[in-house]
Amino acid sequence: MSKDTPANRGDETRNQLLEAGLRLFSIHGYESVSTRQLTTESGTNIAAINYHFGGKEGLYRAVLEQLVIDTEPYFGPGLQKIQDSISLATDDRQKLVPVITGLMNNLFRLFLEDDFMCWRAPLVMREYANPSENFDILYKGRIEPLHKTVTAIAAAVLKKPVDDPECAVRAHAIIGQIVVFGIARVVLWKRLDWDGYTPERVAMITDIATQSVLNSIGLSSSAGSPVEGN
Amino acid sequence: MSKDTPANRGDETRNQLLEAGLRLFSIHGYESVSTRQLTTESGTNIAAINYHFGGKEGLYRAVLEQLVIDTEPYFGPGLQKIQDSISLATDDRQKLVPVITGLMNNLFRLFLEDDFMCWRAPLVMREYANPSENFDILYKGRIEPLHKTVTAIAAAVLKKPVDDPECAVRAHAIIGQIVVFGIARVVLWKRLDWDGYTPERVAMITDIATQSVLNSIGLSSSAGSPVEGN
DNA sequence: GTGATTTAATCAAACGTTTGTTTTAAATAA
DNA sequence: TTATTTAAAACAAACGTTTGATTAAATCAC
Repeated sequence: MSKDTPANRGDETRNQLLEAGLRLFSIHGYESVSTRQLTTESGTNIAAINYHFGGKEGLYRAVLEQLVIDTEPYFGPGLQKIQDSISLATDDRQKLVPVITGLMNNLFRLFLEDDFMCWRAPLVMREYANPSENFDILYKGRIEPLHKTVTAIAAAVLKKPVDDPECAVRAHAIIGQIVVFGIARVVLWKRLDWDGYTPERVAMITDIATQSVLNSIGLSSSAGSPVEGN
Repeated sequence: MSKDTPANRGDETRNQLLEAGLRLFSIHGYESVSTRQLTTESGTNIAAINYHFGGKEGLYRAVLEQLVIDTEPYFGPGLQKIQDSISLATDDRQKLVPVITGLMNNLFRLFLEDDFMCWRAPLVMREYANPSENFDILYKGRIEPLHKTVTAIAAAVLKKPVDDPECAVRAHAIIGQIVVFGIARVVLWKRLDWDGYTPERVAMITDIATQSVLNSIGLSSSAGSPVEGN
């Protein structure tokens, strides 16, 4: 029953197509991937795409849906804990610092480093920047919940109602400070003459970006004053 | 000679192709635009693409090169003025506040509102997020100069050497707070139930994002304290 | 249990269309 | 004329999709 290998042949080719689709769509984008490439690299037959998913777009949609399902453990519980922490920190805004620091650490590790996300993160970034017709799958599944949680953080820190548009805009600016290191990674690599991310570089980025984010909403990192003394 | 209309037939079809290419590539992306679509919407002939640009990719390259040329007046002088201002503000970091505020106002108006940039901005964003083989044209022409200027601002405010990697990372986080409103505009629109940007909404975003950026590097907006009093 | 039947899945081949490019010849300007 | 520029047709290659035969597995009657 609960084996790693699929129950029958059908599920196996289905999963092989989903896996190849995730990787290829992530690297090259939907339009640039051909059905023949998908079947070649997944070791399946050309007709399997239509049989299992009703066509190329059906496969793409299934890839997005599977992504939302598979990433649930990485987001759902964490975001819930943050919402809970906010309720307990109404008196002192500084109590939210570790919450934000923790979120930043998780997101950066997940999006820039984690092997599990190495194809999934770029695909989310791709849809983030150039939404396809199936964008809503990712938006409703992953993006909106994260955005709403960050909005709640901003609202708590700024002491404004969560439905104040400023809070969503603030949240957007915060998220911008995070996703830019994923979306525009090539720009940063060129600027710093890097050939990619390493754990050390991601750690450095995480530290700096966390300071930047905390300061941007008027918080200081738990240690000392904002940015630096002087 | 210096008429608005091109000197001869050749330049006219050339410009028509560049114009249609800019618009179509911007909206749909390189792969999704066909040569027939380009010639139909530009009112030219199929053979003109090969004759004038050597092919579809040559046209795309020419579009990027033309973009860099046409946007020069909007960036070159402004960035130079900022570099000059930095040299004059070594004593007091707060002197850089109006410099940053001015830059933010220009960038937001340009990228979210200006008709001149309505096709150019999305194309830059597209290359920004998913670099093509011709990315270097935009990078060297527009992105790197802007990134270096923002790095210089960060270095001046943080009182660190410009070649300290932290300054480039800080600059990247600052730019992230700006471009996220262009790249991920759809996300913000969905969150706030907007159907697009209006001058009022852009003004609001500009205000909030400018506060966010200033705070992120430890500056306060010229008026009062960071974020709010309390 | 065994053989017959149905269902599900895979396969190679080919479908018609569209892709980017090239060729050919007519039209235009100098 | 002579060199450009345009228009239309034609090119091979690649596209997503469909077909019909075939294989493997599950279901059934007995």
